[in-house]
Amino acid sequence: MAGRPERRPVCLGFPHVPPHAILTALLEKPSSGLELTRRFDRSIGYFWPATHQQIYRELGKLEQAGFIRALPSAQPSRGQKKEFEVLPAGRAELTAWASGEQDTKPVRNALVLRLRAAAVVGRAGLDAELRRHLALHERQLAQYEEIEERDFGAVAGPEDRLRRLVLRAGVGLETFWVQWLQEALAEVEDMEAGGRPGE
Amino acid sequence: MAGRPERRPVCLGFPHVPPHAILTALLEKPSSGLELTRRFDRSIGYFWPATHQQIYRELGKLEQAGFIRALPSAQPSRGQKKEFEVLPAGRAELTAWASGEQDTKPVRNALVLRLRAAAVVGRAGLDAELRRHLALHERQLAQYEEIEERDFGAVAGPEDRLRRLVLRAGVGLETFWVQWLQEALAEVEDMEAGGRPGE
DNA sequence: AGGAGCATGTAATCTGTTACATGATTTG
DNA sequence: CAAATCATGTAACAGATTACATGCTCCT
Repeated sequence: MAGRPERRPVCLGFPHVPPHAILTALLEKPSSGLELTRRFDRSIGYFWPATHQQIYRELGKLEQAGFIRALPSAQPSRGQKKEFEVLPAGRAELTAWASGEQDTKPVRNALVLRLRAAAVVGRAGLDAELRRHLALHERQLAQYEEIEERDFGAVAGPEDRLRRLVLRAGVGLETFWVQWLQEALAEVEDMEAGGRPGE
Repeated sequence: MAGRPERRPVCLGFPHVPPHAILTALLEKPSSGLELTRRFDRSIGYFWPATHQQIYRELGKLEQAGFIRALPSAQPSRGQKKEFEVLPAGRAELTAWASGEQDTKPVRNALVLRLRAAAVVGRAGLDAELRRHLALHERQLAQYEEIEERDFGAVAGPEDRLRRLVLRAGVGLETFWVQWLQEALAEVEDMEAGGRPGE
């Protein structure tokens, strides 16, 4: 009966994550959109990937909200590089966000789903797909370990220790997947060889 | 110059994942929308969560595509239970999907991001948040292990072996997070205690 | 001058989420 | 019968992805 209640605009507090990833990156170093994109492809992007389209969109919102501003040096023309820096309000926003709770986004993994599908419609090509993923994760793991060796040889201040923890998460995750894929491959190959009863 | 080329409708091949998760679940056992929702909350949903709204939407699309149909027994009235079963075309679609490659969705993890933010705006409340996540992952791990013990005591046919591999992935993932969080907590506590130079 | 590539940006679409709406069934 | 609950759905929106469009710079 009562008319639909007003729908509050959620944009004020920035409850979602991407803008905070960008604020963090900009506090580490003022950058343009493409520079951010490239830095996301390395470090931060391993745990929160973003394309340049997303980044430009968020930069626009952050600028409009007064959290960042374009460095005066850069012209605002189309193909011109435009660098941003964080304003005090932006730092405050990031601090507020970091003082709250971060919910874990549910995992979505199509390969695992395919295993379940294979239990119903058959395992054709399953071993090849497992091997493909194994190679991918081994490559990613090698890349993480190379970064760790290069950037974190000797432990330094708290900032670096925290950043190293992030990298350790990447190493641990990839290590897990490599192990699990090897286990899965062995199991599937054993099935193909007619290992146990049941088929 | 040249007018925009026709945009192909992507709906024919169902290139995305959710419908295939539903087809798998329906092949295991014909179900209604809410039953599917509950089964997703257990098993499959651990690696591809879906709310009942998503499931109803996908059920509608799958029915329209001729991949599933409502069991004739059920009335098509509003609050009435409506059970679906997979048609041959649906099984073929799932088989085709399972014979292809499954891309890994990029991980999105806000907690790790927060660690990086903490390196820039300070670590206030970080240990509490780490502890909170540790408790969550410990609980999830315990739940997985309980399921494993209950449902997979003795190994049976290939179907169960595959499903067990899925569960092993869950166990391994949670185990990793528990370990990493413990490592991170120790590191952060050491920093608070003024462990090393740099602050 | 012309072309390659850099840099910023727009448009359309799809997936997932949140909030709400409505019909049926059970239970006090 | 009224309230609680089960079950199916609708609407609106936010986040992410893909494809495309446009301006600038540098190099030959």
